[in-house]
Amino acid sequence: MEDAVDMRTRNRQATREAISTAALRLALERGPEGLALVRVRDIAEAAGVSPRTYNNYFSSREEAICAFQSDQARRLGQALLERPADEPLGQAVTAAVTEYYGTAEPDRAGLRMIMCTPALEGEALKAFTTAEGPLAEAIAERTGGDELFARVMAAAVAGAIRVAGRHWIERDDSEPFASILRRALAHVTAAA
Amino acid sequence: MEDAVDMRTRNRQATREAISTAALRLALERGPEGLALVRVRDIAEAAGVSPRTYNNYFSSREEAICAFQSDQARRLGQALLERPADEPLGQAVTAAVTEYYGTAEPDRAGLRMIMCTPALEGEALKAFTTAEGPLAEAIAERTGGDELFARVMAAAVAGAIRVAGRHWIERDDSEPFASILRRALAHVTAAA
DNA sequence: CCACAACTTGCGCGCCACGCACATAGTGCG
DNA sequence: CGCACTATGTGCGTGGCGCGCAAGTTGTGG
Repeated sequence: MEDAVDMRTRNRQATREAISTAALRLALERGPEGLALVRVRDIAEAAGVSPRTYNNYFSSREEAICAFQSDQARRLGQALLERPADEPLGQAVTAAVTEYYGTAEPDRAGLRMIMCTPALEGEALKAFTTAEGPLAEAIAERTGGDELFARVMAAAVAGAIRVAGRHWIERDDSEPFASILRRALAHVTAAA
Repeated sequence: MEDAVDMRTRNRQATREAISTAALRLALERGPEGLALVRVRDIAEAAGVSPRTYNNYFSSREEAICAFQSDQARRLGQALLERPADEPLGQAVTAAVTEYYGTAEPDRAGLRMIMCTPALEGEALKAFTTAEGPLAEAIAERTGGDELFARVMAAAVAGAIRVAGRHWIERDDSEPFASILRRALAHVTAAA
């Protein structure tokens, strides 16, 4: 049989990831202070592409740096959508979330970078908000037609994940991220 | 007694507002499509200052355009903080919010501009998030020391306001914004 | 009245996003 | 297999932007 995906798209995803990981790595090296020193040509060079190509994938350094977070949020939304439809909302949300963060802790340095660097704040919020669309869809499937309620809940869940992340990187105690996340989610799913 | 505020800061606030108002007005004229055509020099000229001065107040066009929304969020947070401490949380939130949006409807065109223009998405989210800090503080005052809960609730409330705004600008039925907002808030304050 | 501080402005530099045109490589069809 | 076709990488040029720097200007306080 032919490849699951053709070579074009495989290469495309590969370069995209190469660029974003290079961008994040460089940002971490320079630190939040010296983020302005992460030049586009550095990212491109580190990813092995031309600066012009970098710009075909991302239209700003911030976007490239936060791409991983954004993709993760997108996958989280998908995961919730693929849960059995008869599962109660709170359970489904917790399960879908734990599926990601339960097994492996997120990258602490990376998360701290994108959440504590003012220049990245906008992109970081965009990334976390990415999950709201699918989330709202999945919630609407379970609770019926109240669109407003679904969106409010989706925003609350996404906000809870974001706040949990912030707490996790601020406190240095060893409470695992999944634990904080569960507590945060419990506060919002109580309304469901 | 001396002036409540000295001339320096009065002028400063005046120019800041002149710039942001001019920026929003121009953005509305050009429309979401032609936002790229709103050049810095246009904003500066419309505000009666030099381009360099514009840049002393805002470090991007997006920031200038969304400044009003951002300021409003800041004031909302303050309003909640100044509510009587013995008022129940849900009531206080609703009251503080109604104090703003109950009397006068927000500017529909302006809100639609900053919420439906992709290039402004990041700044818009930053603006709405601005209220979370004061909100969390006010909530923590009422519910005791659970920092995580306070922040989660604050994010949920801010998210509810944002979602309500989105609903309001999407539907053209004549349900007033305050009404939608109350319904949205009811869904999250139920958890309090 | 005067020294000081805050603010504005012009200038210049480096960087960046992006349109355009061309080269190259993967793909599908006869 | 060979040949059009299309998607993608890249170089170049352009317009614009953010900001540091160094005057010039205008409140402010002693």
